[in-house]
Amino acid sequence: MTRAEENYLKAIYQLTAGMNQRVSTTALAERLETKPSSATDMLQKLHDKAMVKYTKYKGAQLSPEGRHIASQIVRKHRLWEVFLVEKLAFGWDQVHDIAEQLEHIKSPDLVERLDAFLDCPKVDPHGDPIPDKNGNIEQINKILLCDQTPNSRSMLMGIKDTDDAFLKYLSQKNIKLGSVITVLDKEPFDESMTVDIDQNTHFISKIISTNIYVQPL
Amino acid sequence: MTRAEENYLKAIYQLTAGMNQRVSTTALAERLETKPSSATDMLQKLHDKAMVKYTKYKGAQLSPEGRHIASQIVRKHRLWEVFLVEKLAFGWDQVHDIAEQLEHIKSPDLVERLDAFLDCPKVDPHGDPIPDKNGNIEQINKILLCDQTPNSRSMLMGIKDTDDAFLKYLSQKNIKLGSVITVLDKEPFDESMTVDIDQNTHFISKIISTNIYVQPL
DNA sequence: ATTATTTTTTAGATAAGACTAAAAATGGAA
DNA sequence: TTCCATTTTTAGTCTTATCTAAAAAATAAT
Ligand SMILES: [Mn+2]
Ligand SMILES: [Mn+2]
Ligand SMILES: [Mn+2]
Ligand SMILES: [Mn+2]
Repeated sequence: MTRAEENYLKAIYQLTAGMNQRVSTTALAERLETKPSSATDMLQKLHDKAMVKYTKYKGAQLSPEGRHIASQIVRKHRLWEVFLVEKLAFGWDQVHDIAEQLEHIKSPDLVERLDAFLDCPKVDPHGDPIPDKNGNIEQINKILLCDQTPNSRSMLMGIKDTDDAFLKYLSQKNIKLGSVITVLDKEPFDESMTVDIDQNTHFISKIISTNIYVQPL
Repeated sequence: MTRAEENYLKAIYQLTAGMNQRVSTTALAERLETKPSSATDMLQKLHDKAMVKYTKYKGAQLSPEGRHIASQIVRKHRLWEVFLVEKLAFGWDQVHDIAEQLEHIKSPDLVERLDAFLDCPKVDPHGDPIPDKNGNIEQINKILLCDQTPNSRSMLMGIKDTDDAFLKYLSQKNIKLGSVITVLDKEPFDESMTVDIDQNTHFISKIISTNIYVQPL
């Protein structure tokens, strides 16, 4: 698998959230910031390699083999993110681009040793689950903060839009994985919220609360 | 810098042992297991990028910029080797190929954090010095074991030929960096040695003793 | 059912990096 | 100096991964 091939497999995997749906050429090209014609080329190649099932004009879906490879790229990406944050003290807004490179390092042994070194983490620094070596994911039950009602208490379990600026915004306000959130008030008009997060009061717009996953306590 | 460009710069750097000598196209091609014609192409490109001074038919030498970049690739390679051995418990015969990939990860911040995480090591698992961020190397005074005389005591400081099989041979006999070696006897005929290494007696051929660096005690 | 619009594929071009085969330069021997 | 063997470069081809522009298919709108 070349680096480009791996990136395509991962993109299909992420676009379908690990499910076995089909992905259109355009969607794939957009995600990879490339052109649809390039995606078509690659899908044909991946089809020949039996990594995807590709039907002209109908998009592509991962084969079992392709899905497994994709899951292992995601596994590596997230394990490396844990390493960078836990061991090298990077902020959660600084690790994505580096993990984007590290995920392509080839050595099955390395992945398993890294996993052990990190005490087999189940989620990455953004709360995203880490697939195991068979590609299985332990799904945790999480909902969006915007769907919480006043007086509810919940714990921050993940970030939906892991844009660097958003992550930086959160950590600057000391909001992090595990933070305990109590919804104090919800404005019906614009669905903005007043919330208590770890004993601090914050005013949160709808766009913020739509990008935070929580687990009700 | 592409991966290929970095590999060429590193190869020139290593072939001249960090000195500023010229390297021939053939020597370079051999080191990189490629063809001289490919090396010529790359040298012309690196010359255009001012990374080497290349004169047709006369070989190439690193520019200050090229030498600095090369030193940082070597720095990364050796830091990652330390990480793999010290933190992930790899054997010293298992890390080269993985470091060969990791050395191309681009993130200045990462290198410095990794260095700190490892307590700023000065040598890699094979005893080779790690350049600092300016490319400076702390030279340690080491000689070959084959040049030691009977009754001398010395400490193992490095391996010359870091071939995997040789490394495995050594660790299997529990010979490692820091081992204390006393030369008991030296056979004039084939220059083989009887040595005591960490309280164990070993018979060592000339080819072995020529590939072990020691520091007299 | 025809058009029109959007999506997708093909055709052809480009750049990096490697290769083979052939030409040119170099350095040593006669 | 002249010839020869070796080294090095050039010329042309190949693969991977991209792009643009044009053709074809699918979808949506009359
Ligand atoms: Mn990421
Ligand atoms: Mn992540
Ligand atoms: Mn190495
Ligand atoms: Mn080494």
